[in-house]
Amino acid sequence: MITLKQLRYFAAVARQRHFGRAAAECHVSQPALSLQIQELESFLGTQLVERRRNAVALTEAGRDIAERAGRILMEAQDLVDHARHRPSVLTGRLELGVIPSIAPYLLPATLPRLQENYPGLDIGLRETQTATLLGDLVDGRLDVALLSLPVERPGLESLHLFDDAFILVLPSAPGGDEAALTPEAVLSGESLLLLEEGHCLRDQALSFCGATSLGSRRQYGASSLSTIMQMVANGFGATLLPAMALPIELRPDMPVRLFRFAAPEPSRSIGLVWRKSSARKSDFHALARILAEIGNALAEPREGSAPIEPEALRMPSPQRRAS
Amino acid sequence: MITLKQLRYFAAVARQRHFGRAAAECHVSQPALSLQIQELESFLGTQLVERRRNAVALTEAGRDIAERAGRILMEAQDLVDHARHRPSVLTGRLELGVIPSIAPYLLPATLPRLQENYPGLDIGLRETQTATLLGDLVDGRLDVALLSLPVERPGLESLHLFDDAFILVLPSAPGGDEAALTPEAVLSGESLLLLEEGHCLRDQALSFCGATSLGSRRQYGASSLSTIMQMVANGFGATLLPAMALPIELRPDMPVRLFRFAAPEPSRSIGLVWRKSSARKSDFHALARILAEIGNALAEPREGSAPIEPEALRMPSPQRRAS
DNA sequence: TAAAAATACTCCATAGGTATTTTAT
DNA sequence: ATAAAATACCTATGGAGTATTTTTA
Repeated sequence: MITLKQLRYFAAVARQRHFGRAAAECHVSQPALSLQIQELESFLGTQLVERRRNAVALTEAGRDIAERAGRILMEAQDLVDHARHRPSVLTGRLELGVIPSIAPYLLPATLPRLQENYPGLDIGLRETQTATLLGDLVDGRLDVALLSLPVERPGLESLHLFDDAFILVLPSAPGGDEAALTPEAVLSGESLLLLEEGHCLRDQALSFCGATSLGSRRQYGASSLSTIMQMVANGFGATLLPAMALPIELRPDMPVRLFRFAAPEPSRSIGLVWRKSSARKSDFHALARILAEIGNALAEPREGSAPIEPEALRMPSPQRRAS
Repeated sequence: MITLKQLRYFAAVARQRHFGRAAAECHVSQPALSLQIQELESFLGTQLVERRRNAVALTEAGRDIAERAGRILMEAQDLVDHARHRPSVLTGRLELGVIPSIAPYLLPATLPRLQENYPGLDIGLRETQTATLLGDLVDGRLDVALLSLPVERPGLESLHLFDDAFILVLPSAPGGDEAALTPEAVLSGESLLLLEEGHCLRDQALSFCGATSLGSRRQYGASSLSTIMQMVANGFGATLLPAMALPIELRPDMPVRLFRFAAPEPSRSIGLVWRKSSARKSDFHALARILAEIGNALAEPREGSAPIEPEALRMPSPQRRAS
């Protein structure tokens, strides 16, 4: 079979019309080049150059082949150039999966930042529950997923970004009557409003409360935290809200009381997950940097960053099992 | 630098999505292929494939490179195919030079035959005197020349095609008075009508006659045999006409007498000349076959093939020096 | 444990170098 | 005689093979 080297040498001969000069151009000795040309001619079964006294002339076949060789060599060079100058970090299509209890709170601030910092990035978004995301990940339909850790699944590896504390949200009874729904009552599992089955947030909340049977609370399964917050505000029960959701879900004048737990504060761990075999780990770390920065600002609000500063809950935190 | 082999192996991996199968497709061992892929990746500075449990997936760069590699490999295959299936004999452009005392007699029958037998042949014609033809030949402006041999010039080689006898043409004096211009008188150099300077035919005729000085005969130098024949027919003198010109130059009822010489008959040798270094010798031999066939038919006319059968000249032939 | 790719190593083909010969003018 | 390409011959690189290890699910 022919080789690119033969084509390179022959192209040089076609340019120089002289074996010696062509060899010099290729930085090899004249016999080395001569031999490759002979081999090319022999393989092609055609004489390509006419050896004359002071120069070589291309045969008709030689002209044709030289032209084709030039094209091929140019395309090979293009291939190398494109491979080498391919911008290495966060460019091209990136399929990103996000769970529903993160997407609406983290992405609005993240996506513009990504577009700004990585104009070559083309993000494909998929918002669905953890189990689906992980399946898509191992099957290659997703490149990376943003969800709540831990994730233990063969072939995947994850990176912790930040912790997102759970805030206890109670309805504020009219007239200051707070006896009806105390933090203690909520944490025993009564009147806790949760997302529907399949959301990791639901499982995490139940774990905090040490509840084992769901019983009558199944009826409260909602499909979004917005709905749950509306229900809390209307006195249907309490909920555990991720801190990152507060700035968006806590509407002005919403009649609720917020409680942070005493340390060790219960929280969920937000992280990125990808295939161990992925070739884009540097991309994911660049993405992680931005997500962590934005996430930290959202999840651990300082003075003035949250509309209402929650009271501290006096009782001990439940065992932390969701981080 | 990258090699076609690397591209071939990588293209196989892209097709098979499996190193082992790709190696089998390439008829090499898996480590051999693995190594070439690694080398390609290393040279390109990019990971091309994502090694997974049961298959390999192309990275974004890998998809791009695989596509380019496929194109390059296809073009390389095209190059080989074109070189190998290039019709080997008498195709493409052929620059042919012919001297003026051959062209009008041999080409009218030859060119149609060539077009018929070699439809892929594209002939470029140049009609000029021997010296010019040979210069163009060594400079590469001509591929082959049809002329009168011998040609002794470094770098050129020639092939004899056929002999073209010289016919003595005398005016037929009105009333059968043939004394005025006898063959003997003509051959002593008197009243011989010749082509102008530079035509080999002129020199050959003079050689036959043993003439050394041109003297007053210079005034008769003509630029075509047609002109000379008209002059002979009008009694201005005699000439030596190549036999191949007879069918065309001897118009009906032309008042001339024809004499063939006794053996050894004087003649010119018609042949092909080309560069020793030319790569198209098989072409030239194919061309020679056709030219010799047509030339023999023209130059050695049998019964009925010439309008007038020439008489035999009784006197001995002059020394043959032009063949 | 099993499947797949990577590594270790050995060997041989081949590309390349230097010196020399051949060829053509 | 000279210039250029071809050939001879040697060396060293590299590509390929087998056997083995590593990796990962």
